[in-house]
Amino acid sequence: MKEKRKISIKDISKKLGISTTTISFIINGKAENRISKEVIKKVEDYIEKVGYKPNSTAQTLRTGKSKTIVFMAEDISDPFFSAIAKEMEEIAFENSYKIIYCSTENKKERALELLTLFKDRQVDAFIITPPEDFKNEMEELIKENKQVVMVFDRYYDDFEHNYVVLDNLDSSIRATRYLLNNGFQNVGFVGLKSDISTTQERLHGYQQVMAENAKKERSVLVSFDEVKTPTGKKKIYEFISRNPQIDSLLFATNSLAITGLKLLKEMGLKIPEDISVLTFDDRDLFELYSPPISVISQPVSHLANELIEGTLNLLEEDLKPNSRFQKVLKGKLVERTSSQRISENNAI
Amino acid sequence: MKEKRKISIKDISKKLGISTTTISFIINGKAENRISKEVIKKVEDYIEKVGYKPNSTAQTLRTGKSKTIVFMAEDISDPFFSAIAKEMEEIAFENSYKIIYCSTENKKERALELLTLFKDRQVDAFIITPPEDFKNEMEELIKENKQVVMVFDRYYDDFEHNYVVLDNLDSSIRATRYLLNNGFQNVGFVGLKSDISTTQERLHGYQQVMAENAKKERSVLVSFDEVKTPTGKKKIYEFISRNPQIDSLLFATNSLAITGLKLLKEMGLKIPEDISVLTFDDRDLFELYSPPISVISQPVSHLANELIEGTLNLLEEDLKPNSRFQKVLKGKLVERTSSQRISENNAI
DNA sequence: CTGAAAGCGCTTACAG
DNA sequence: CTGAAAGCGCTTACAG
Repeated sequence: MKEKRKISIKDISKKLGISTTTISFIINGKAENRISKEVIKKVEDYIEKVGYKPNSTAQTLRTGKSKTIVFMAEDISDPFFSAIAKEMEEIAFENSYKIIYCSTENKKERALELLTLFKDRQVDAFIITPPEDFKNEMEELIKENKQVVMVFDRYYDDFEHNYVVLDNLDSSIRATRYLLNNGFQNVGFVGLKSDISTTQERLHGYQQVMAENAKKERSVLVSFDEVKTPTGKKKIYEFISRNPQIDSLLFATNSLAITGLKLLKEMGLKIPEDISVLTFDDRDLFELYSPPISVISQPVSHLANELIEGTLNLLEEDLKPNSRFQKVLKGKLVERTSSQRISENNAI
Repeated sequence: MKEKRKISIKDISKKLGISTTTISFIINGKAENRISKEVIKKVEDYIEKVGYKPNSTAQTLRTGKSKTIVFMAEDISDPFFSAIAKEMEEIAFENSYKIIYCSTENKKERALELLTLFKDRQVDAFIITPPEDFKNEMEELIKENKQVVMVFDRYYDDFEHNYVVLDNLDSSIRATRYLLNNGFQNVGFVGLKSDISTTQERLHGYQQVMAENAKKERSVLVSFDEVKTPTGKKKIYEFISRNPQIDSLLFATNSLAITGLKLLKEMGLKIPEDISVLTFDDRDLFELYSPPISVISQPVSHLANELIEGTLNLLEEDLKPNSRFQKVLKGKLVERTSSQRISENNAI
């Protein structure tokens, strides 16, 4: 078991008196109908015995394929993205791919830096959650067609590309209808100030349903960097104060909801008696909250599987750069107490 | 900007009529006192102009250094580990190192698989959270001395190695004393059934303080795989039922606390009136919970910085394999409502 | 101060 | 069915 120096294909060649060409063919499964069974057996047995593993760096240098995928998430410490990352990791390893993670923080400059860093480092594929205002860069990257590029969590209308996303429009429509059906008359929307498709669709779904039902639309948009800050909280506070009619709040992201929940608590508003709450993206916090918070949950496993398997497939196909992989998955409405209608005379 | 094929050092050599040797020296900052200023300037200008970046795979093959660090976490989707990962990532990138993450799930077999996978792939350093019963493997890995090995979140007494950990004994002692000082007479401990130092110290700190104060020690140990299951919850339930005197619970991990919190809610026990609660490891959930849960929080940023900077330093030193990097950081007790003594006649 | 050449460990077109 | 040889893009001991 203890190896002085790593054994190489040349060592095997010398030891067995078989050319490196032949050995390489056998290792790479290209021996069929080319190499005699005896030789194959001999080589395989020896490899097995000494536990030889090809040097992947040399393979990369020679073939240009690194078996590496970069997952550029919005924020790898966000529970949603880290759950996705973990599921992908396992399948990638099974297929002998490595994944390198990084976070854009939803910042264009950071995403650009990261892209530059990895473009020069023989990476086979990118799975990217592009930040705000990054369309041109994405389009260029995809046009270059040097690596497989998979876009996650958002997508673009203007050009062809691979993507895996939630059906955010549909989810938002269902969420809003559900609140209306529960008897809430004045649903307010707390969203992100962003041109990303995800955010846009969540807003539009809400607007569409409100319009259909001849209800007044009321929304506040907070910028990404403000969500977890006092400024963000203040914006939501002012929104609620300005619109005292609001009896229900639809949050577009779980971070917004957390800020919102803190605020409602501070304001002494009771959920769902004074104001009902529904948010996108489940977290264990929401189930344990008092009262438990209703959510639209994303199918994390399914998303992760589509992402990594789609990427792996595109990597295999290799020569058909035009094949497109586009998946739109449905969200799941999880009803909990926070969005329930409490009858007026239900007090203790 | 648009490159047909990647430019190589040989291309530059031809173009400029300067040998690849000289160019390589210049690129690697080994030109000082060797190469004339004019040549250096000429090469640097040209590199700047064409945006040449050395092929890192070739460098790795030649030098044996890959500028890659593997972070083998217990579970990369756990908020604690993903927060650590994110902070390390940034510093690593700044130093042109890549990080590959993976999760052991606290399973020996999985850790072994992962180790085998990466040992054969020219990785410069491992940052590892070793699972249960993995001491021999860790000792062997460290003895081999092929890569820098940094142990995180736990450590071993029996052999020398680099590590970064929380002072779990001290934290547990302070936590238990704090509960006792708050007037809770019968503190129970909910821990993990594990031989990992972290778990052991948390238990021992509790036991030590209880003994010092001539209090009866009462604890239940749940195995890692059971924590999030009904079996785990049942174990805690039986523990509480068997020990009705318990007026305070110290949880050894945040997962245990979450299971415990669900249980206490189901049992209709009021926190802190019926039973007070304190747990290791903060999560945003705990602050928002009703009532807010007191915690011993780990200094995540500090831990991450020590980890990555320690690793990077060891990587630089390179030739002094015996230098040891050992950091033990203090936890912070964050008092919130869940551990407060409520005076008997405080009811509304 | 500078360069020719070997070699890291593979893969693959080519020849037989 | 099998092998000699070139080459991926670097770095570095050696020579001058």
